[in-house]
Amino acid sequence: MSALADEIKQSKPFASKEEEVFLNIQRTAEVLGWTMNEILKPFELTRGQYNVLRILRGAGEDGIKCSEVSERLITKDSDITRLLDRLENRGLVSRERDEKDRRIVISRITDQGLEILEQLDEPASQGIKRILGHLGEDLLEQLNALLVLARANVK
Amino acid sequence: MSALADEIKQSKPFASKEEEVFLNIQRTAEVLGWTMNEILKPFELTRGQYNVLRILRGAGEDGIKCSEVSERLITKDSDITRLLDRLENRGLVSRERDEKDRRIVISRITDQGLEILEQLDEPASQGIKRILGHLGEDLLEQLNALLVLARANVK
DNA sequence: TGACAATAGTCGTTATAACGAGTATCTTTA
DNA sequence: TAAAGATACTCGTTATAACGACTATTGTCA
Repeated sequence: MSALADEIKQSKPFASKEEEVFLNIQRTAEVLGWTMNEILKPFELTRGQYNVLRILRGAGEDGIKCSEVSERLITKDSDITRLLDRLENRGLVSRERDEKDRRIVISRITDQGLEILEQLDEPASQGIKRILGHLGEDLLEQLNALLVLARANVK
Repeated sequence: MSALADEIKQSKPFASKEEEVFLNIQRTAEVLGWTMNEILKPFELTRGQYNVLRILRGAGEDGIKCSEVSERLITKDSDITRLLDRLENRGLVSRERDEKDRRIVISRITDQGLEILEQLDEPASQGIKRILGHLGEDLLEQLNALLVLARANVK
């Protein structure tokens, strides 16, 4: 029995190797995500919120449009609106309407938001290295290449 | 710039190769998941519901405990309870208390549930082959091995 | 310019994910 | 056998994901 089949207690073999890979990717993403959840928990941030804060930090003083955030995260605008709502309520993000195009809302990370991210930089980096570091440079590179290839037929 | 960095419009290089792989896995799982969502949409099933139905089909006449379902899917019991509620309301699952141990609730897939799964077997199988088939036997095998290795340090 | 489309964001809804509290039913043990 | 603990599930809550409807603003073009 394959390692994955054993892990999910599936005695029946997979219908195809493709299906095994598919389930394997889902499972791996889920399991690795837990580690990040653990790291974020003390800061009361979800993974989505953390990702948005990092995007806002990258955008700097200029801030960024709501729609651009959702574009980078591949999520709906509507979800980003509400995610930003919560970050704004916690004082980690500020928002204001663009003067030139009043449809646009510009979001910026606040000093308080930057502070949290700075506190997270090391633990996050270390945590990820702790769970994936054992693969080593070569296998990480192989895995990256295969994953990019794996979704080449989708997006 | 790497393919992933380009995809998420991240000009800043990744802090580490581990981090790139981590984000890459999350992204790939998400993108591949969309395909399955599309296949399930006409049947008004979520991926979680589909997975549970397949587990119930695998369990056969004997049915299966709620806690065993959550064990296989690695989710909380509480979430499975509510997921089963909805499947039961739609007539795809039946539930009854175990006579011997009245704490236990046994769930079984109904004929109607089996019917839906049968209608889905081909499209699901074909859909996954369509998005991952281009990798070929060898790369699929490599990817499987690397993914199992990738989460070896976590669970 | 005035109708119409496109863009940017908000709000509503259902189902999940993750956390935790609570209830009923066995099991163990003093 | 009564009390304590373990087990199996249910219910409550907040934040997401995915869908869609809606408002406000800007752009296009006949």
